[in-house]
Amino acid sequence: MLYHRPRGVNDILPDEVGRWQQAEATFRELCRLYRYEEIRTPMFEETDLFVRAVGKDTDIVGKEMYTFKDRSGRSLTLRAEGTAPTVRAYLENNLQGQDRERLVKLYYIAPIFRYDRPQAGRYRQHHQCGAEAINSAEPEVDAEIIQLSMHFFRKLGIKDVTLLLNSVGCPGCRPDYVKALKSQIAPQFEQLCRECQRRYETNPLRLLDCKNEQCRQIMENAPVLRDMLCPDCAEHFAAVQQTLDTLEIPYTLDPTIVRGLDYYTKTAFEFVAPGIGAKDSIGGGGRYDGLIEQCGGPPTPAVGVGIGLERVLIAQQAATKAQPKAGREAVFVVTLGEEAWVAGLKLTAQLREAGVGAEIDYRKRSIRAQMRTADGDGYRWAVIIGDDEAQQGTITLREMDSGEQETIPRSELVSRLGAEEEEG
RNA sequence: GUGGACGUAGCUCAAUUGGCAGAGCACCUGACUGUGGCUCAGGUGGUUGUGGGUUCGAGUCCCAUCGUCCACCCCA
Repeated sequence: MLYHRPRGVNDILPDEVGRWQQAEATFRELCRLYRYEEIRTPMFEETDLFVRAVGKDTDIVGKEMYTFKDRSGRSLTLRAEGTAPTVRAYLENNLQGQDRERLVKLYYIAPIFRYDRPQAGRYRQHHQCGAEAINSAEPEVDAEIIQLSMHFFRKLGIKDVTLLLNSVGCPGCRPDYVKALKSQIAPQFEQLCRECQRRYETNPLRLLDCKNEQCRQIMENAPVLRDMLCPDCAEHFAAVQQTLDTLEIPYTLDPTIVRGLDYYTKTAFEFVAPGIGAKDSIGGGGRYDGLIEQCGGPPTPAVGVGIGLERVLIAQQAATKAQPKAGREAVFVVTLGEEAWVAGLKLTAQLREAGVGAEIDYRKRSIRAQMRTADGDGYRWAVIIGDDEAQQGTITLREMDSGEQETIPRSELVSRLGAEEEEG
């Protein structure tokens, strides 16, 4: 073999593309119901957009971006994340419009690129469907984003999705917490793993979700951010929980959910599902009240979610045992001999024009072989044209499942099948 | 980025101390000369991931490389 696909990227093959289309269609339909509008942003952006939005000291920016220079020397980066491009497009195209108070609701389905060591459910190109609700500080909007996500999982038959919920505070109260956290940990600094010693300086919040056993023991005594929120953040967090209660969406409070992107404020959440493997997170998101201002826009609160399609499909496969076989459809035109072949070609064309899927055996094999194909490839009907039919201007229409067949005038076929497709 | 397991037919897997690359399923053809599914018979299919090395001889041993998977890490 001459060429290989690059490491960590996948071909989505014909026999699995149906599941993708179904998941995408489900997300689109839900976004229509929740009144989110689709936006499509470019596959790459100025590198600085991601650096500023996601944060210099995050893993995504530090070591996972696909960054390159184009021929004019500009630094560009393949979409590393969905929110920053959406926010950029929202600002650049003035999607806010004249009504300064309007809630702008956007969604996207797009590939994401991150250079990481591949594993099952972790790829260098993966796909996310995401939703962003821009220009509302209301806690009920946080809940709507979560509600939309849970609705999506439910529609796909993924049960046992757990919603992990936390609040990471705001620029007002988080520094106080970080200060308290650092002073609490300081005496045991030497006992932290090397990575955590680095985090202590660059991104102390991430100390909370280190998996190292010794670090975890030290962290057990750490103050809980949830308890140190400023009145505004505390009130917001309580209201989010209350709205979730009202909507009967169960959740688990988890102080270790801090998210790996720096722009999050207040609400942070993650969805986990069984059956994915080591990492069972199928989606996550939160509020980012500071990001839009940071990107050069007016102060604008917002909240959003990103859902990993690859992982959703894995979870769906784990949750649903047997996947339903695709129903039979379309027509296979079986011809015998030269005269029949010409008639078959014409009929095939007519069927397609009439909106009925049709295929013909260009190899002109034996009737047996053609019938085997009609059966094996899942055709609903075989249209058989042999010597008799060719001479009489008829065809024999056979329904594969029932085995029932009748010979009818050729001219009746299209209207006959067109009608049956409608009801089928 | 760290540590480990594994790459043989379309799929799932065999192949003794280094000695003729195989089976099941799938696919194709025929039995059935105008009818699919069942049965039977026959058949196609491989540069053993790739490139080197050792050897009379390598799927097997050695080195490199690419890829997949697992545990870290990280994230969706």
